[in-house]
Amino acid sequence: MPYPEGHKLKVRGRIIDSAAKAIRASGVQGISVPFIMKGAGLTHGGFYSHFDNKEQLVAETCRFAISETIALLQKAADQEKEAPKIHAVIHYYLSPQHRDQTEVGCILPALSAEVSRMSEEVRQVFTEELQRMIDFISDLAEVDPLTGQALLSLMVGTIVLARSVRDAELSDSLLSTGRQHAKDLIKTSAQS
Amino acid sequence: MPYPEGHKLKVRGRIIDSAAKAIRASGVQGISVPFIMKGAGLTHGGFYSHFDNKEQLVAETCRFAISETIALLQKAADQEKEAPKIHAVIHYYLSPQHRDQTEVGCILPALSAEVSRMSEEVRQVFTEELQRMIDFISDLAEVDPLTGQALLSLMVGTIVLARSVRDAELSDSLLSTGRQHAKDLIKTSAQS
DNA sequence: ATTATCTATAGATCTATAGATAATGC
DNA sequence: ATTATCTATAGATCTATAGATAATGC
Repeated sequence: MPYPEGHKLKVRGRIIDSAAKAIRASGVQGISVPFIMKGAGLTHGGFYSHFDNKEQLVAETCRFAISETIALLQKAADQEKEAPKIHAVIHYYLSPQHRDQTEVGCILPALSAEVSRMSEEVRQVFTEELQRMIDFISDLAEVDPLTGQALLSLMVGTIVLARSVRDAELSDSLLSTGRQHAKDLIKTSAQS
Repeated sequence: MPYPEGHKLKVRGRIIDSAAKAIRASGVQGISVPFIMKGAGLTHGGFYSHFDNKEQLVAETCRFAISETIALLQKAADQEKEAPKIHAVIHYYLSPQHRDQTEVGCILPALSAEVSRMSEEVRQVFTEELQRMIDFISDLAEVDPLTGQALLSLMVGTIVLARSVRDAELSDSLLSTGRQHAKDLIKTSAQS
C-alpha cells in the first residue's frame, strides 16, 4: 500500500477545510475548484479523485461546517457561569466578531439563500444540519423546538442583514436589537 | 430624434424588470447578462449602452425591487380591515406563497448574503433600501425603529431558512412559528 | 508495484467591446 | 441623419477528464 495509512482521508479533510472557509467567504458560485485546491496546497486536477463533483463537496462542507459551529457555540455556553447559557450563545452569535468573520462563522446566514437553489442532495444535508442546530438551541434555551426555530430565524436574519449594510451604526444596532429581542423571545415563551 | 420619446428609458425599465426576476430566482452570480437581455427581448450586445456594467444593474435592480415589495406590503396592509395592519404584512411576508415565489418576492432574503460581498456602491443602495423597509415596518406596526429592525430580521431569517430546507413540514413550521413570534414581538415591545 | 497528485487540455461558459445593421424622426 | 440594437469576437474564466509523473510501501 503506497502512502501512509489514512493519507488520502487527511487530504480530503484539508480540501473540505479549505472549501469551508472559501465558500463561506465568497459563496459557492464565488469560488472555483482550483481556488479551493490551492487552499489545500494541491492542484485542481486531483480534485475529482476525492469528490464526484463540486456539489458533493458543498454537501460535505455544509455538514462539516455546522458541526464546527455547534462545537463553538457549545464552548461559548460552557464558559458562561452566571447568566443562562443560551445568553452566552446569543451574545456569541450576534457579536460584531461573528458578523465580521464570515469565513469561520455559521453557514446558515452565509449559504442558505444559495443552497435554496441547489440540488436535492445538498438541500437534504442542509435540512438535517439545520435540524441539529434547532435541537441544540432549543435544548440549551430550555424552550420547545418551535420557539427554538423562531430564535434561530431571528439570529440568522439579524446576521444576514447586519452583514449586508454599509453603515457601521445601523449594523451594530441590528446586532444589539437582535440580542435584546432574542432574550425577550425566550422569556415570553417561558411565560406561556 | 430617432425612436419615440422615452423609448430608451422604457427599454431600460424592461431590462431592470427582467433582471429583478432573474436575479431573485438565481442570484447575481447565477445569471448572465445575455440571459437578462433575452428576458427583456433583446440581445446581449446592447446591454452596455444602458449600463456601465453588471454591478450597476444590480444596484438599480435592488432599488427597484424594494420599492415593488414595499408597494405590495402596503397593498396587503390596506386590504386588512379588522386586525392590525401589521398582522396582514406579517402574514403576507411569512406565507408559503412568498416563500415559494422567490422571483417576485422580497430581495432581502434572496440577495442579502450575496450583496455582503459586492462593491460599496451596491451595498450603499442596499443599505438605503433596507432603511426604507425598516421605516415602513416600524410605522405600520407603530413600534420604535429598533423593534422594527428586530421584526424585519425575524421575518427575513424565517424566509431564508424556510426556503433552504427540503422538508415541507419543517418549512411550514418555520413560517407559522415565525408569524406567531413576529406578533408576540410587537406585543411585548408595546408593554415596555 | 501501486496510487495520489500534477500537467495539459477540451468544451462551455462569462463580461465587455467594436463595428455593422436596422429602425426611427426630420 | 441619427441612434438603438445586433453580430461577432477577444480574453478570461469555469468544470471536468485523460494521461503522465512522482511519491510511497513492499
